[in-house]
Amino acid sequence: MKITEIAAPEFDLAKTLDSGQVFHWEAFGSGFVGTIGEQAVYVEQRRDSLLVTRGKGAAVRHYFALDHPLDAICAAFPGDAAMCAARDYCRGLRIIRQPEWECLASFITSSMKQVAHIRQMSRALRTRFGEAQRLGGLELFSFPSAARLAQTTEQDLRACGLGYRARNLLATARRVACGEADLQSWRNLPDAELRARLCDLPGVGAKVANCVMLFAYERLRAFPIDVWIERVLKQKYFPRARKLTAERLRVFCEDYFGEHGGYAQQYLFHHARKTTPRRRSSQPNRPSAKLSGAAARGNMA
DNA sequence: CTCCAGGGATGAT
DNA sequence: ATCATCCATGGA
Repeated sequence: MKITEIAAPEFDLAKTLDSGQVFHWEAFGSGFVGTIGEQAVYVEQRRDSLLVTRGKGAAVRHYFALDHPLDAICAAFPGDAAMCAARDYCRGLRIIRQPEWECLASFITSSMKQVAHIRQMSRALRTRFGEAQRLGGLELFSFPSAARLAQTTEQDLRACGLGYRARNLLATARRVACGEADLQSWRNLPDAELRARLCDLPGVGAKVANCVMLFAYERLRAFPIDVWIERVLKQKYFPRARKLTAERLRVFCEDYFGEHGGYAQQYLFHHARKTTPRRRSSQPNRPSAKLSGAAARGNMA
């Protein structure tokens, strides 16, 4: 495969792809393979540059937002301890520019799912309903269009592991496919109006809407609050707070993190997710539950 | 086996 | 306006 090299200062490809904002890139050789829209691409990190499939340099540069002034953005973060630790840990992580529909659909499937499983659902949707794109000897699949998914059935989508999310994804795909929801034209709307339109779609609430605003519409103020971020906020910014409503948290984040809140949020999220130790079997309620493994497995008479 | 995951919609206070 | 419950599925 023919390769070209593009400048990419202040960029960490692996961190960006592992930060839970996009779900289909896979490690390949010394780099990663994935699709940007309908284009299959190979990307490999060098020191301050990227090796990229020839002809895809411009698409890669735009997709990974290599034009974002990352130094200035990070310098504008609040100076508290949690934020500084996240900023140090996440150096080079960028908020990328995803296609609207692909991002919206992916986050509709994300509800109450771990990143690993969101990736699995994305792969199933792509291989079953996406279009094959050649990359050297590889065959990658682009994310299926709304029109394509609108032709499927709820059972088709459940077969991709979507569970109860299948209904919402199908309903939203239909709205987008028929033009009732024109994702592209929404680019011109102010934040509040865009958020309202997104939240009107089945399976889209405040959190998913903010993810789509941040990862697809480049609204860098958008501050998605998921279970991880909520824990971080409560521990680091509101230790000992009795009743902390979601609305109060939302207002705090909007004001405290400000213009590039989305970047701050993504850094706090990635830092927490990657440094919080997985619940080892510490000590809690595990008294004598395993006294009879056979009975617990239903092996009694 | 149990716990929990980048939540949202719905119905009860 | 807040609060509780249910929703499917699979990784850890």
